[in-house]
Amino acid sequence: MNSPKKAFQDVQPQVSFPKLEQRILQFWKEQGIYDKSLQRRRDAPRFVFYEGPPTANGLPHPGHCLTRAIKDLFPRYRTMRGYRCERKAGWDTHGLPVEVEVCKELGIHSKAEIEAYGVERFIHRCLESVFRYTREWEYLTERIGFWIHLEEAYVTYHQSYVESIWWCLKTLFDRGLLYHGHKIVWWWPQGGTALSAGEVGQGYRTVDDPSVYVRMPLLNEEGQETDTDLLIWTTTPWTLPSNQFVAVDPELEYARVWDAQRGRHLVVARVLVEPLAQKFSRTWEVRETFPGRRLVGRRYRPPFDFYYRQQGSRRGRLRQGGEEYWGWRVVEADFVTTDSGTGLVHQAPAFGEVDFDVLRREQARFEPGQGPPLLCAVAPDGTFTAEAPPYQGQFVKDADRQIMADLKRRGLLFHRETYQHEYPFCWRAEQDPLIQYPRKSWFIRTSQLKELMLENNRHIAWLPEHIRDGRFGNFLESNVDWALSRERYWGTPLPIWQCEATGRFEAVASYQELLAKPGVQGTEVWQRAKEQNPQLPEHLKVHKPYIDAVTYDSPFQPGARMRRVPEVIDVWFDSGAMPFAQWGYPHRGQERFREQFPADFISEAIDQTRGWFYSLLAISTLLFGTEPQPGEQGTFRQEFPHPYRNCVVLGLMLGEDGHKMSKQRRNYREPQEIFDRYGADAMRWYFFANQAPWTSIRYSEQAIRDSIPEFLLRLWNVYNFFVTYANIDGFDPAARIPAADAGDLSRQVLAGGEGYRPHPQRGELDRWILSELDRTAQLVVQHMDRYENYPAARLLHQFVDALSNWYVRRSRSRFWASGLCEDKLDAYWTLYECLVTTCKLVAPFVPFLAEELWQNLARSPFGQRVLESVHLADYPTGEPSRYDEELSRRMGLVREIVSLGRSARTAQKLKVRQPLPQVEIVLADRRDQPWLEQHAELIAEELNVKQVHFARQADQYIQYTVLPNLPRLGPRLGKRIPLLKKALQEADPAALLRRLESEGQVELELADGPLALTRDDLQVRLQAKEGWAAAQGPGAVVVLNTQLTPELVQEGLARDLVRAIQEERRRRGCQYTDRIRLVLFTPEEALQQAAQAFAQYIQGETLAVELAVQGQQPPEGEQVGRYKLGSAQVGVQLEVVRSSGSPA
RNA sequence: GGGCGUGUAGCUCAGUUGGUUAGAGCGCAUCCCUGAUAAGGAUGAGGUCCCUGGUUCGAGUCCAGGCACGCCCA
Repeated sequence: MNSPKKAFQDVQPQVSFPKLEQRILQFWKEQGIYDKSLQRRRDAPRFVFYEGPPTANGLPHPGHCLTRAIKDLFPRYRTMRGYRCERKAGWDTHGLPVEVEVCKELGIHSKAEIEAYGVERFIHRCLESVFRYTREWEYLTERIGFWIHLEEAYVTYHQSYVESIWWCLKTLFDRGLLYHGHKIVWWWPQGGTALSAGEVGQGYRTVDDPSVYVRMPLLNEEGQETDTDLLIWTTTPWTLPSNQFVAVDPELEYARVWDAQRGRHLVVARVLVEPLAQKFSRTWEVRETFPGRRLVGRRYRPPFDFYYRQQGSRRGRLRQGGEEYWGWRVVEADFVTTDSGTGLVHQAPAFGEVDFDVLRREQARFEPGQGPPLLCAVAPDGTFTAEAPPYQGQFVKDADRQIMADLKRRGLLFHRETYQHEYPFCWRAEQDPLIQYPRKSWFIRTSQLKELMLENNRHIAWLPEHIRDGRFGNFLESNVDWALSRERYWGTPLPIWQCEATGRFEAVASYQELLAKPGVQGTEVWQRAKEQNPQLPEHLKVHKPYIDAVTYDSPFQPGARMRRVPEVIDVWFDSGAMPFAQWGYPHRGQERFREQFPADFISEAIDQTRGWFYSLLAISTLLFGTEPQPGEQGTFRQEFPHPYRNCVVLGLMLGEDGHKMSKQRRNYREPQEIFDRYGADAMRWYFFANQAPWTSIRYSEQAIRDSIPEFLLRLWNVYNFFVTYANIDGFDPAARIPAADAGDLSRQVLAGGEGYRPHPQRGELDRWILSELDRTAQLVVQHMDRYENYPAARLLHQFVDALSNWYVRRSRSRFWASGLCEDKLDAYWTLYECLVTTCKLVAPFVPFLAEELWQNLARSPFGQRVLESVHLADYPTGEPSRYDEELSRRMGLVREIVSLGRSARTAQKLKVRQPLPQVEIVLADRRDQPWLEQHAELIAEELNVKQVHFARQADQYIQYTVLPNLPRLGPRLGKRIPLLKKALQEADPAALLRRLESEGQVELELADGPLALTRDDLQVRLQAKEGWAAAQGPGAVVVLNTQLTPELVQEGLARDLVRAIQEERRRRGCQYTDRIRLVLFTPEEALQQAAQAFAQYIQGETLAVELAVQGQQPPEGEQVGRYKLGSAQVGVQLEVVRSSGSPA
């Protein structure tokens, strides 16, 4: 054999994917491939992606690997599909996560301590902390192959970002959508600030709280205690001192029961009498039942008299005339349930939103100034005030014990137990419980836009779909105004200035606008700080404390000054504003914003339902959901949906053990370890190909490792196989292709290659795999266009499997033929086209492996004439016309027959090396027979039989059953189906089939009349009779003839010998092309004869130029390999006569 | 307590508009191949499709109720 030029670089069979990936990363970086991929789509339509900004002051964990992998997949795919998809990174830099981190470093906790440390110094520390783990984040991003412009990232504390938000808030303020209100908020006492629903939602924990039943004696008309008590239930004893009402359901039936043990009457809901009595181990006697309405208006004595002493008998004038007591009476409410508690609900309006509404409603009944005030014995720091002297200074939760003890001592504590429930804690300072608390706070009137948000939501394509009307839709339905302000330090300052004289507010849209105000003062505070420390970034001047110093003349009253309100805003507002704020819109970046709005695609984990998904939608709807007001800057009305059209909601990532990942539990591997051991492609493929992305995904090292043999290595082996033989044969796809620009090696380009024949001229196997290739490409594109990575990945997996386990397996012998004959060239071109196309198809999924393949398959032979990277290529879309469904079905049948044959062999313990005389094939549908006969050779080879016979008369080994083809007949016959089944059971199936075959149709007599049936109306099931080496499937029965002749036995032995010799070749390190001289040693006569009879076959298979057989035991020594064939010993001695590559 | 989701082989999961013998991978067992070779492949065992009821000629699939688990929220 001559030594032709190699078109491809030889492939190392023992591939290390992590090392390969490092090389590819280097290549991408050095050649700027990502930028080139954008450049190439410069004028293409846009595909807009938004990056949800991570917080870089915490370490990335495996969950982020999934989001980053998905965020890479679709932009990469869309780029290959011909879109321009810019990917701008972003960082979330504000808010509690940062402040809490810094407090931990400083060893402080409370706001007082921060103030003592100094707000300015504190802010500087925050700034330093923000990018603490940037390097880790950037490493992860790059290593997993997430292409994104990190160097152009938007940063939420930057001045332009902040000013965008100011513009947004000013717009909302001017529209009356941003207001200062008094409400019950979720309050973080230690942190001294309110939190948003999103933040609260992140901090729920299961805790044991006290659960107390307290009695409150009813009063009579004169205000004296009666012998009847209201029984209420609460898990927050600390709210009892601030009790103002008891609520009942007016329609619900209540009972007055006699408690003999106490000698008093109690009032509880009628349906709760038994369960409560049981809980308290009492016997209660129901004395009276009545609707709740009868209790309304009755007064009671509260458990504490801190307020009651002063106000217990206070009354006010009602709007509708008459007077009413301020409080401590029964009111009606629609939220009372009998699911828990007693059916009577303690109301402390200061510490509950619904309670507060009750107070509001009661206040509204009184004439102005006549109604009850809000009672609140708790200070903002969560401690009791002087209004509850015994507990003054105690933190509310800590005071629970003493409160319960006091109640017990006074005989008011009816029952006490522990109650396990979910309770919110601060999402960053996890030891701090939150409480509901009345507070003046800034709100966005989102509830006013609820319908619009719902409408907007209806246009979003959610994956999975149920998020739209389920979790997200429900959340929108229950929308409450957004508690925007935070009484904290490191955040976007609320751009509102207040007149010190009139208290009126004004919003400011930019720093420049602020500087342009009349009589501006205070900017020197920033100037001085900057002079002192020139390193300070300019961005800080729009932050606390510098911005607080800036004041100006009030437009509301001459001589008065405008001062900024002290609050910063909810950090979730920052990220929700990114569609415009990332460009600094509208102060700058107008064009960029218009191009990149709305997004086609975003993706985050499901916990963002109330987080980013909501903040994006809410802000966008507020700004761009309605016609702009006259005189507004930058707003316009955008058609729904915005700001995102498609949202892939990712499931929760679980640890190895199926539980939440946790550092303490050590139930997951660090991403770094996975990258080093298995590589990013393995991880990506595991994420994409093993489950729908919205199911919870188990982050399992084993499962990630498995994607290597299951997919990556399988593809690699096919590639390796191809390159090995292509190099041996000197196959060069570039040889005759004249085009200076071969582009991405489309089919049209390949068609110009040397020896390339059009597909229809090629053999069936080639046409089959090419048809599968087109089908796969088509379906993959269909799924990927709908963001369905999982079915797409499965299709790719199936194709690679078919390529490896059927096409290559069946084609191997074609590659072994000598010289480059037409059939061999067909095989090369077919496999080459499959590999090049697969490489493009898998590129968005496993970008590293795809690139490696491309570099060798395309770049090695074509050099500069093809695209530099697979990621610059166009994604193959397949052509429907090239999918040959019939061929696919038939090949399936061939594979079924082969599989059945093997099954029959296994059942008989007949190894494939032993040739058999004949196989008998019985088809369920004989129409396939003519076509299958052409494949007899293939079947014979796979099953190692001498003859393939298609049985016409197979009654001797087959039993037929004829069944209705239900999908066809069901709709037509409906209720007649059972009758047909009965008729078929009674008919003679063989005769029926014969009639069908001769006449094309058959008439059956059913119980209610005749029925004409064609062949397609019926399905034939075959069953092998006992006593045959047979296996049955839906399409065929395969029967083996197991009679062995001496010749067949000899041939089997010869194949055993070949196997031993090949093993020896391998042991001795022979090249595939090495010729050998061969000596076999065996005293076994049968083997000697077999070797002689099949000498030519053996020599051909093993490239032996000489074969000698010695009838003696093999001699000792390293030069002779010893093998056991059945019971016989064989020695194999070989000597290489000449090496490949060296001249003959 | 409410909302949403999930429940299919030992494990991880598929399962189209209802259709006859419910699939895949891993693991396990038995075996094959040895010119892809530190690979590859075949065959097999393994199922009350969570339970109950309903609709239907026919239900893993549709409906109702229940149970278990998860997430989100009260």
